Amino acid sequence: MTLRLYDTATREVRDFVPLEEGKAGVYVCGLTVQSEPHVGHVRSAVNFDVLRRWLAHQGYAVTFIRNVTDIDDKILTKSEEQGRPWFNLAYDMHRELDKALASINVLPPTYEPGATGHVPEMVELITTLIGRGHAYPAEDGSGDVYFDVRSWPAYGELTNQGVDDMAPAEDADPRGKRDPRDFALWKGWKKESEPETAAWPSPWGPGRPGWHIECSAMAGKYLGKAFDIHGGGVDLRFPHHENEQAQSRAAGYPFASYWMHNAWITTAGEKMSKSLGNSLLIPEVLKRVRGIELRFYIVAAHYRSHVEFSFEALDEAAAGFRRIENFLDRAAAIGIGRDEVPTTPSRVGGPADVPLPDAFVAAMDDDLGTPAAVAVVYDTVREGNKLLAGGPTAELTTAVRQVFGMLEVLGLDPTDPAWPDAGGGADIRLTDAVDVLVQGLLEERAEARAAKDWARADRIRDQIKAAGIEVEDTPSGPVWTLGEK
RNA sequence: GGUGGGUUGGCCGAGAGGCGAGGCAACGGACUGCAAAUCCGUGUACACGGGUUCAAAUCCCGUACCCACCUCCA
Repeated sequence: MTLRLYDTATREVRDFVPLEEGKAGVYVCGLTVQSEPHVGHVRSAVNFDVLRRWLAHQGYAVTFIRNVTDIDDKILTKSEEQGRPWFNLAYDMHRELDKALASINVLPPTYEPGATGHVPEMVELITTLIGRGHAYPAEDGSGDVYFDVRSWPAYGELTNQGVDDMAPAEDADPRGKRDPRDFALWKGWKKESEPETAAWPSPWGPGRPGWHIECSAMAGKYLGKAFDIHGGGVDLRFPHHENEQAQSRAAGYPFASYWMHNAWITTAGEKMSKSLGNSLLIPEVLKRVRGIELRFYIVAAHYRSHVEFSFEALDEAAAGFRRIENFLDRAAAIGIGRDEVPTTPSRVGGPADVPLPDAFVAAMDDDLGTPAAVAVVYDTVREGNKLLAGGPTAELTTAVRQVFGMLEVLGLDPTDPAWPDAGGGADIRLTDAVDVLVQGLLEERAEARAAKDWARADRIRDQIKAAGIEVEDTPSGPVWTLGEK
């Protein structure tokens, strides 16, 4: 069984064949750190996090690079509006992004390069392009450098477009361009309107990088001239990825073997950036559901499917995920918990200690079929729930191990300490304290029940419930859990 | 205008020629003092119109509606 991935460039599902056996190099376009991350931003990160975990689980040594764009027009515009330096805005938003990603258990990449730290690499690449006749400094003295689209016959190959069908670029004064479709590799510093801190020295005078060049330069630096997979949101297909590929290949680099693009999360039928609304920012969403539930909501849909976001659907997903957690909790209550189920030491994938169900593996190998994979998790949970009635058995242990193994691949293991709300030492002490108090009440209730004094038994249960704690009677005795938030 | 994608049951969301993915909700049953949880069961869903085929949600043709990208949006 081999991994198959949908390649945007060829518009078909293809076998994944790495350039180097046993290794996978992945580059994902991260965010432009210009505002707080919302649900849509985070989807891309989760989707590619699942890709990474699956590759690792299948035994690949994964080098995973996800960049941040920390200088661009919007950052400059917004920072000016907010009356603070652009680098402060970018840094603040970068930290917000880190926090948001941590809250949904997205692993930190192998490395996270930023554009501003890689100007020399970009200058070098631009110089190469000029030398090869694929780029030229603007003739209007603006200090801009453009990629010469007409000089690269393959231009448009990624998105299946002809140059003549495209609308001309508007991000620079067209007077300096040979063709209106040429795009900026380097942007000359505009003294009158841009801060001095937003300019770096170059052979063409002070300026800053064009958008696309950073990814070409950084992918080349950290993954090599050829690498396996390049990912990002669908909107980046054109122009960003088309331009990246054109630049890199025109410079003589083979670049990415596979292109993967995640679809949108929309609200009211439109992309989130259009519908705005603070309620979709990650901290707001996390007031309603836990991070793990938000992640489950994202993972339960295929990465190439549009998802129409709604809080109702989010609540449903959260309810569905608790069913999985309930199974794990009940198994733990009879002695089959996470500690008894050793899997990989790093929790970053790698082969599990128990073979995952064939159907799960097949689903994941089929272009990361997470919806089908989640269905297998539910099937296993249902079987496990049946087994649970028989007490601790080898079959039950296997089911628990498989569920943990599958959840880990999806980044959804509730016992993973990476979850910020998984509880540190203080939480555990608090839980122990509450346990003592609740156990006392449960003993009283047990006495009442033994005496068939149902009124008193229910009164005690209601009293506990008033504190936000649910009591369930199980074959092995009453179990208390914190109620839903 | 060019390019890419979508329309599935009360809801969410898979699938891509034949056997009803899965979840949420609902209803019935089992279990329970009652609940809860769990298990079992219950649905003639594939935008519309044609066609191909023994067989179409799935392939072909056409129509409608929706969305995205076309130079700094995940």
